[in-house]
Amino acid sequence: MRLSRSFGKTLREAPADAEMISHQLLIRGNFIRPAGAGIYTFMPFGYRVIRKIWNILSEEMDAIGGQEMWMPNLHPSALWEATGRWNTVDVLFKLKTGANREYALSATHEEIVVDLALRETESYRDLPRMVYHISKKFRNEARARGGLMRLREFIMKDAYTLDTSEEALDEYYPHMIQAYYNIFERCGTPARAINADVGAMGGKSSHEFVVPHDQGEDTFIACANCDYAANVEAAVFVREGEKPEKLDELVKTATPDCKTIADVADFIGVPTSQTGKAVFYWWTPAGEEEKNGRFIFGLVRGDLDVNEVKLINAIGEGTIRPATDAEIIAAGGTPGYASPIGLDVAKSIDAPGVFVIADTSLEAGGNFVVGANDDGYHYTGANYPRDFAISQMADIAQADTGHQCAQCGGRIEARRAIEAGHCFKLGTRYSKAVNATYLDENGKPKLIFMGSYGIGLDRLMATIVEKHHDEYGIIWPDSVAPFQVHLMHIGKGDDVRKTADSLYDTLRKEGFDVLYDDREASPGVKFNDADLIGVPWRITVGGRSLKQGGVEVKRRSEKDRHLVPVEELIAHLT
RNA sequence: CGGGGUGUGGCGCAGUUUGGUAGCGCGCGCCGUUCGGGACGGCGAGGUCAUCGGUUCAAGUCCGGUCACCCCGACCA
Repeated sequence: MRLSRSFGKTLREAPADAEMISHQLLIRGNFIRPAGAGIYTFMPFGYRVIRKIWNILSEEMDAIGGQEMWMPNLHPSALWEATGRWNTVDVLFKLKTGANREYALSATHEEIVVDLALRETESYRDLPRMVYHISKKFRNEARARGGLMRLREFIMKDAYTLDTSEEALDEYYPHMIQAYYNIFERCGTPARAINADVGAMGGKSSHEFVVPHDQGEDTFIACANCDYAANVEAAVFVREGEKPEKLDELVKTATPDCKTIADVADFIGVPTSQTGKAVFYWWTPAGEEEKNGRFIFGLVRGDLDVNEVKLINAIGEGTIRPATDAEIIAAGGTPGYASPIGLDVAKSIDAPGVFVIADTSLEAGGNFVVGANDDGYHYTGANYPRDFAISQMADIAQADTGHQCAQCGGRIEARRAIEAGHCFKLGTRYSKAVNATYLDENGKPKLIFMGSYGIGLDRLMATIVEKHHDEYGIIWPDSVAPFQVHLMHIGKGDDVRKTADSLYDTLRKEGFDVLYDDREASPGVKFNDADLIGVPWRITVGGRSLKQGGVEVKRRSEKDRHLVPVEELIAHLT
């Protein structure tokens, strides 16, 4: 590629609204251009990187028996209605055409795959299978952000497994995990697999691949001592603390103007871990309207916070939002001083009364200070189960830095990360919905076990830039670089130009991807563009080096420059 | 969806407070000089000031609506 003829130009300054480094450098380097919020064009350089990543993904998927295919992006509504997701996946872009034909733009492809599985799989002889494709996904994200980090239209590699049983799925799964490790390693963004929440994908369990990064959207927990790691939405930890030897008497105490846990603990003179924190939500079961939901009273030890995803998982499928003061009062609570003591506590989620869900931390401590359901008053010496009942005990508290690892007893810490990939054991979540079965050895129909495995190519490209850049620009790893060689001539002289021109031809004949800066620009401009674009090898043809008998060769990732005789150049690059 | 911010040549910005001929830097075109880390001089092209409406003799500037984009949060396959 001759730079003088390339479409688009590098920019000296990034648009002011680009905040992440990858966003700035990819725009400045002429890799991407915005078309709207969360919508980008991949310019020729950017598309080359995408193709490199694409090839790595294909190779790794093929290596574990994957079959690449290409699925549609326009999905008839019936397919999504069949799995029950037409109305529950709120980021779905929907289109209506004609009288009542409706479509969804592909947000993901479980619906297509399970429909295919239903049609193409007849007996156990047709299993297992692994198929994948790399294509566009459309999700109406409430808020696109960070350049390529969170998009409304993006490119995803998604693979799907079809197995005869949970055991068969479990057996294959590690191969996929290993392929993912290989992919991220090859792309220069080593990632680690952590336990994660399955979210709206449903299914049994999932692993997220995360690349630690301060501006990542994910928070995960990692043990400093052992290999335990999990998304904060799934992370378990030890509730340190003991029930007291002697239970204090329950005493109602005036606590004026103590609206927060810190206020109360300070006023009474106890650590926050000796208080109980009450939080209130309105829960709406999946597929129901909000009015059919119910009030949820959450209770955790005062030094901990509720993790809402864990809370939802403990209650059942559905959504929650913070309860209003009116709802708290209607449930018999006093906002700011609410208490489980004296409430008519529901026996279960279907039973009348107030549903109180308590974190297991309430059993790691006692003589708690809790609200008294009376404005300006708390109880001291509150103990479970002596003084109050609950509906359900569950793990609903958020793990955080300093907590104790459940696996080894060491200390865990919370870190930010970019979610680079996600593997789901879906089980029969989708096959059951459409009755996708196969006949087993005995001729009996059985449900197909599915898995789905995704990697966003655009996000991965941005992540690579986040991890591989310096103050001057991108430093592409060889594996995904848009070109292998950035050739340029600088200074005056016919011999300089001629040498560069012939090198361009020679290198291409030898099979190299070459970006040739053949512009009549000043050296500074050319060097700066080379640093910005970030091609791994830079070859400079100049009068000075020619006089010394060669051309200058430099790795983008290294400081040193080498004078290499023209005839030895190919050998030097390989 | 809640909070905050910004919309002025391709990019970065000033001008809005106090209404009165739309400016600067970069980039772009032509000519000349220059040529190993974003060179210099000269000439030049390019803007219904996001949009719609209102106030006014007069609106980039004041008032109202709308839209777009960015950041924080909520949500997130």
